[in-house]
Amino acid sequence: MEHLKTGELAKRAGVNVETLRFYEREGLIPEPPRRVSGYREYPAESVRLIRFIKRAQELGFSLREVRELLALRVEPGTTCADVRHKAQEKVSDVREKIADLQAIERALNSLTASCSGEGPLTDCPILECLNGTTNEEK
Amino acid sequence: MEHLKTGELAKRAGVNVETLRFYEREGLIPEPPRRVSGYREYPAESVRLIRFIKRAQELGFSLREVRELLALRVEPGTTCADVRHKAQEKVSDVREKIADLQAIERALNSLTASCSGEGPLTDCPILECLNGTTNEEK
DNA sequence: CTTGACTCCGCACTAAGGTACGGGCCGTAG
DNA sequence: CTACGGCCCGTACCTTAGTGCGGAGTCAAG
Repeated sequence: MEHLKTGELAKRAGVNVETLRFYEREGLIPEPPRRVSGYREYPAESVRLIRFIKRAQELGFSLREVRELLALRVEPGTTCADVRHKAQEKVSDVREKIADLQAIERALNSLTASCSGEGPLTDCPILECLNGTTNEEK
Repeated sequence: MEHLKTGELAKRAGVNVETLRFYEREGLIPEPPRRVSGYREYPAESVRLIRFIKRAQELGFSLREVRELLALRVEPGTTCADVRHKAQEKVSDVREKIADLQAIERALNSLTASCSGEGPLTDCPILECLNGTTNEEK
């Protein structure tokens, strides 16, 4: 089978048919040739392309970034180092998110630690802290 | 000053006026009494309420979750342990996100490690890996 | 009394990443 | 040849957390 219809490509790549149309509109995948009837005829390697997109997404790249990644492949004179650079940028991105979440985790932990779980709601240290009762109270 | 107009409350709480209307629509803050003219008259403690919402958001609670938190405060028979429970749920939530991001970081790191940054694009191990060249190629 | 700032309301729009729908062709198995 | 599934298209809708806008009414200072 040399060319695929939308449904076939969608099934093989594990995405929704609408998603393919969406990616096409967003410029992530090229417009495929059409039959006279208007039916899209995707080359077999499109499966790869869609999976590439999905994998990149799993690695935390947004569709915008995926588009840039794909553009790199086509841009003449692009080097391996360019791609590497994008990946490294994404690493520091991810590290930042991790650090933010860790700060949140620490804050939540100290909150739950301050609360024995006993006593009525009115004395709950968590709500008090969220309310800012500790520092204000004009 | 016993009661605040929207603009005053917004300024004191550090949010946009529109955000107050939005929170009201979403049931996060109660509908305040109105003047004859229709102007809202917020009690002074509304500032606290808005700040509560903002702090909870900073701790990773979605507005939906904040609403639940606020509902707890009103629900009769709610205990401190209930609040504590919500906070702990959020902690495991956050931990899960951290773990996911760490997995992504590891994957990206092994990808960049595999790429010297030299050589032409066609041989880039990162793109190859994303493309799945390593396992398929039927 | 007028003017300018503030408030009211509903509605539209943003970003991201799709999903769903309805009407109308197409293509092929029976 | 006809029926049914697949495909076409544009468009609307979803979630989250708001922001923006325009027209009309209001408040307070000068």
